Amino acid sequence: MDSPDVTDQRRETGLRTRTRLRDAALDLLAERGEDGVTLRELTDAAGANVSAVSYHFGSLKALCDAAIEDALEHYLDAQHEALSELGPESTVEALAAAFASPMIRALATGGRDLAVMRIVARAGIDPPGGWDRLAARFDGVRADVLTVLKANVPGVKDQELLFRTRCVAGMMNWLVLAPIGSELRSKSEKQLERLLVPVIAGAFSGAS
Amino acid sequence: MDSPDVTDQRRETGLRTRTRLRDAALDLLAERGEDGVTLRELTDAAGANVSAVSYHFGSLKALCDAAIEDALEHYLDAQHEALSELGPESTVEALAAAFASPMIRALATGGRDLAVMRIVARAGIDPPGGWDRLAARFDGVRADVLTVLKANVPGVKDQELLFRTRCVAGMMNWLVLAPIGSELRSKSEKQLERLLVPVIAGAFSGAS
DNA sequence: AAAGCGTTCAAGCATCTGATTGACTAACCG
DNA sequence: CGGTTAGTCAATCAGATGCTTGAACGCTTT
Repeated sequence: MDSPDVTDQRRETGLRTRTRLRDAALDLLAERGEDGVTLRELTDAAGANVSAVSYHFGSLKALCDAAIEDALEHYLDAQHEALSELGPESTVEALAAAFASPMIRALATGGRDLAVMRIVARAGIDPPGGWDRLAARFDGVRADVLTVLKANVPGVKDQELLFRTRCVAGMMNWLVLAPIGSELRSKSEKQLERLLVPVIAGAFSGAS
Repeated sequence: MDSPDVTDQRRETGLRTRTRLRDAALDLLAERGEDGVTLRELTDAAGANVSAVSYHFGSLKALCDAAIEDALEHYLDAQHEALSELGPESTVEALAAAFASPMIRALATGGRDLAVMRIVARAGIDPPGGWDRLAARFDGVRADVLTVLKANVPGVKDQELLFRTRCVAGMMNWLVLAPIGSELRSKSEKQLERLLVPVIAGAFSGAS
């Protein structure tokens, strides 16, 4: 049996390239999407040999799937946490701010957080392999939103409120993916919130 | 000099394959995006030889560019026409209905109209070559929307209203591209309008 | 009939794709 | 020291990619 406590220098360097590969995959996936990631470009960006991908992940697709799944999980955690700090009797504006907070933070922070956000957005268009397991979690988030929405937007059927939630999520994804996202990156979190919350809350509530 | 009135059967069959290639490109571009279109798949779908693309369009990219430009122009015409029937003192709901009408019609009609719509949506994420010429027309459409919006949503800066317009456009593009679009296709124009207009109008107006 | 022309076609090209192989290094262990 | 193992690497593979070529086809014109 292995003794993982002992620092085996060989395994340590292996883990390092493994991480570099995963990070490079994250960046490339965010920029070009799953079909746009090539083995050479990935390994060049990671400073690794082509065969390192097969060695550490089995295949390029397996690496991409793992990176995408990590990104989705990471985003779901952030959004669930933001929503869970919300009481069931919050205002629609507070709901909008919470719902958008992971995206706003990603835009303001940039770097790998933004890459994660863009991967999430792309996954909304092209559902990756093994989507079923994560779809349930997305449904859960939408259910959390619905709870607050039902108390604040009366006279609208649940099904329609759920549709509005998906519309809002799609709008946020779009802002991250489209060229306008580059313009938004130069703004602070406060500015982004002031800009986005009225639109999102308005979409949730329906026409004034 | 040629006499174009005379039906030269050779040129006629040539035009047919040219059209078939363009239509096949439209369908494939809508489904897979520009990078997902391969020469063999395209020519197989069109029932043509690979070299037909080079002969008629110069290159695969040129064919895709032409098809995308056609789609964008077609969509801009439809949207501009819908907006021009709007008086400058219309309600936000009427503006929302007009703004979304090309998309709603495409969803209800399906077929090539929907393909055009999806190509437009993809172009919003990955601007195609020669985008500059068309960007001005999109700015024009947004200016039309702004005119109506300024009269109905007081106390909000033009810059912010323009941002909301881009948010709404992005949301619509998303709905067409994401898997939820398949669900929407089973609905009638009336149903789609009833579902979409409140969300769009709400996003335009801001939080209730 | 014969030459001209627009179009189509199978075959082939260079390049890039993801993946595999076997040799090689270096760290670990007895 | 010798044997084992984890990891890296250059070389190579088969397949797919976009594109070109030269020949052939069939209609049009003279």
